[in-house]
Amino acid sequence: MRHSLQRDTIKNVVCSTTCHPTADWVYDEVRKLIPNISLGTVYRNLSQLSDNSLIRTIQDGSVTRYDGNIRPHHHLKCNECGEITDINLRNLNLKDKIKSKFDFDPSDIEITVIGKCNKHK
Amino acid sequence: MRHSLQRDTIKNVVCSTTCHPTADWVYDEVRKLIPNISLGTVYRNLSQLSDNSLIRTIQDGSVTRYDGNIRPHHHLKCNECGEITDINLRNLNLKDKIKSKFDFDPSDIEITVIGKCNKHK
DNA sequence: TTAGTAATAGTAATTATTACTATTTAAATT
DNA sequence: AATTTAAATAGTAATAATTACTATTACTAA
Repeated sequence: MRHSLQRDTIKNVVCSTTCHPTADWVYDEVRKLIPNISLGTVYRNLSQLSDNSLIRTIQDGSVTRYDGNIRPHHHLKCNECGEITDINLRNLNLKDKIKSKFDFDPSDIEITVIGKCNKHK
Repeated sequence: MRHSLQRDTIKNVVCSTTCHPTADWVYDEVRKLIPNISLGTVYRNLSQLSDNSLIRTIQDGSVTRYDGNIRPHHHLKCNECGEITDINLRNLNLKDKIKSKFDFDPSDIEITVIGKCNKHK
């Protein structure tokens, strides 16, 4: 993967926000910097960055979002405002539990907590 | 929501399998019983059944699947064969932990364990 | 039994994403 | 520095999943 202004810019945009943007949002932002970038380029690079673990892909219902935080973490999803927040959970030891209990070899665990954030009490 | 043969049949199909089918798979199955059912009807009823908590919707990457098991449970997803398996985890007390730690009111917790099932040792 | 409205079949439209292609560009090699 | 090579790009077309639309049908309640 060699350098390109487009990819660097896309990575910067994703990594400079905690809003877990969609491809379209990234496209709009990047266009402010590279006005004639094409949407296909955005999609291709988001996939590529994700394949190379430089960003993360998360699934928000049927919409795909991207996350610049690549350290292990989980998500809170607020049903009122739609906001997605990164959280760190103390080691739950779930992988070991699952391995022994279900004869399954876990590589990753995704936890999404649905609910209501503190803006809607 | 009043009765219809189409909806009853769709519900039966979803609840008679543990394969977490897509809308298209359900469509193919239901057509064996109601040959001229339309795909729109399948989608509409799957949504409706899900809205009324008679089935569950799960997101498998970008593809939407349906689950006839409406008791609380989580999922194993095998990366080799794609199979999704329901699992029950002992009460992890996550809701309480999250409520106190993150000032967030959880209504539901979705856990997906990605990995390799026992068919691929 | 009829009146009202939910549900349907069939089709068209929409949306997100991917594929294609001719051109450009990074970077390795001379 | 000039040449070469393949990766990357812009722009457009194509695909796939889902939703919207509409005229017709069929529950169900009065």
